[in-house]
Amino acid sequence: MADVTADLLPRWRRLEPDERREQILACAVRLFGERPYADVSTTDIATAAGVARSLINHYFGTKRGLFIESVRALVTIPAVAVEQLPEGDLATRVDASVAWFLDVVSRHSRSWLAAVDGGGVGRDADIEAVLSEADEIAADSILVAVGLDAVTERRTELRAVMRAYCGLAKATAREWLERDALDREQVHQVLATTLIMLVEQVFPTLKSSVKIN
Amino acid sequence: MADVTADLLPRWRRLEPDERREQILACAVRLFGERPYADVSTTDIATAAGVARSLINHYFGTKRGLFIESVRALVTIPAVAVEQLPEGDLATRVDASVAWFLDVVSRHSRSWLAAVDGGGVGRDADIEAVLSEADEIAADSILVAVGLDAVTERRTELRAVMRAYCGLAKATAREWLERDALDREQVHQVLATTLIMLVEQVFPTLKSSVKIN
DNA sequence: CACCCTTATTGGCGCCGTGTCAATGAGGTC
DNA sequence: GACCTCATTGACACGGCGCCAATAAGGGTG
Repeated sequence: MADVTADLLPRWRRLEPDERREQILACAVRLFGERPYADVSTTDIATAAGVARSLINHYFGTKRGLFIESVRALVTIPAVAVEQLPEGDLATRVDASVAWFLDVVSRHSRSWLAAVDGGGVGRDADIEAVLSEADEIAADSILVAVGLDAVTERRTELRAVMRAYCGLAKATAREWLERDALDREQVHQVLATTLIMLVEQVFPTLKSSVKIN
Repeated sequence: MADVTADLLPRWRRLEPDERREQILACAVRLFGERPYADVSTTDIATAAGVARSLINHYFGTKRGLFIESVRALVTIPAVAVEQLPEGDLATRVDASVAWFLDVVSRHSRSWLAAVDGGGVGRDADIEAVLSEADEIAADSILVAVGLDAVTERRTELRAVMRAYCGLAKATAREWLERDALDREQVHQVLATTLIMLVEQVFPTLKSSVKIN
C-alpha cells in the first residue's frame, strides 16, 4: 500500500546556501581524512551528506575545489589563536605556542595528517597554494609568538626559516600521532628547543643573502 | 602509393623487459615532475615512451604502481652515498652530508620537489610507505653520518628525531629551490646548525618515553 | 635458410567517475 | 491560495583506466 504521507512531507529539505555548503564541507573533511583522495568519490560525499552528487559541483565547482576547501579549513591557523598568547619571556611564549599547536593537531589528528601533506598523490598547484598560504600564516604567527614580528630587516629570510620550521613541526607531530615513536612531551621538547635555537643562534648569524641575478 | 619498406622494417622494436621497463619509468619520472599526477594520463606516458598504453599496465600493473616506482627512484638515498663520507669530527661530517644532500636535490630539483610531497593530492597508503621507507633510510644514513649509528639505547626515539629532521630538510630545501627565499649557503647553515644542535643538545636531554599502554 | 615458438606488444572492449544542463519542487511572499 | 525564486535533482556525454585476446618480433632449432 502506498505511503499516505508521501505528498505531505517534502522529499528533501531546502537549506540556506551557507548552511548546505558547510554541511557538505564537513562530510568531505571527514571522508578525506579517512581515505585517500582518489578513493573518495563525489558520490560517496554526496551520499554522506544526503544530497545529489551534482550539488557538490554546484557549490564547489569541482571535486578538487571541494578538496581544497577541506584542506584549507584544517591547516589554517585562526587569528584568534595568536591573540591569546601569554605575556612573558621567549621560553614561556614558545612553550605556549607549541602546546597550542599540539593541542590542535591531536584533536583532529587523522584529518589533519591527511591534510598537511596535501593528500599524497597528485601534486597540484592549487593545493600547493593553500598549504603555502597556511605556512605563510603559520610563519607570521610564530614570528608574533617569539616576538620577532617587529623586525623588518631581512624579513624574507626570517619568514623562510619559519616556514621551514613548520616542516619540522609537521614531521615531528607525525612521529607522535602517526608512528607513535615519540610521545607528546618529547615532541614538545624537540620543537621548543629547536625554535629557541633558531631564533637565538641561527638567525642572528645567518649570512645575508647575496643575490646573483 | 603504399610504402615499399612496409614489409621490410618492423613496426616496433622488441626490447628486453628490464630495458623497456626502465625506458617507461624514465618517461614517467619526467612527466610526473612536470605536471600533477592527475594531469598526467597513462596515454601521455605511453605516447612519450612510444608504446601502447596497455604496456604500462603490463609492466607496472596500475598507474599508481608506476607512480610509486617513479617516486621511489627519486627519494631513496643510495647506499654508496654514506660510504663516501669523510672522516673527521661531527661538524665536518655534518657539513659533508648536508652538502651532498643539497647537491642531489638541486640536480633533479623539479622532479624531486614533486616526489617528496608525494605528488600533492591523493594521500595514498602505498605512497606513504615509499616516502616512509625513504625517510627511514635517510634517518639511518644521518645516524651514520653523525656517528650515532652504534647507539642502541633509545634507538626508536633517536630515529624518530632524525626522521623529523628530514621534514626540516625538505622544507628548507623547498625554501631555496621553489621559493628562492633562501640561498644555498643559508640553507646549509640552518640544516647543519640544527642537526648539530639536535645531536648535542636535544637528544642527550630528551626525556625517556613513558609508555602508557 | 626456412620454420617454429616464445613472449613482448598491440588494439579494442567495458566500466566507473566526473562535469554539465535543463527540469523540478521546496518554501517564502504578496 | 497563487506565484516566483532558486536550491536541488536526474540524466547525459566525455574521458581515463584496467583487462583480455590477438598479433608479430626475433631468437632458437633443424
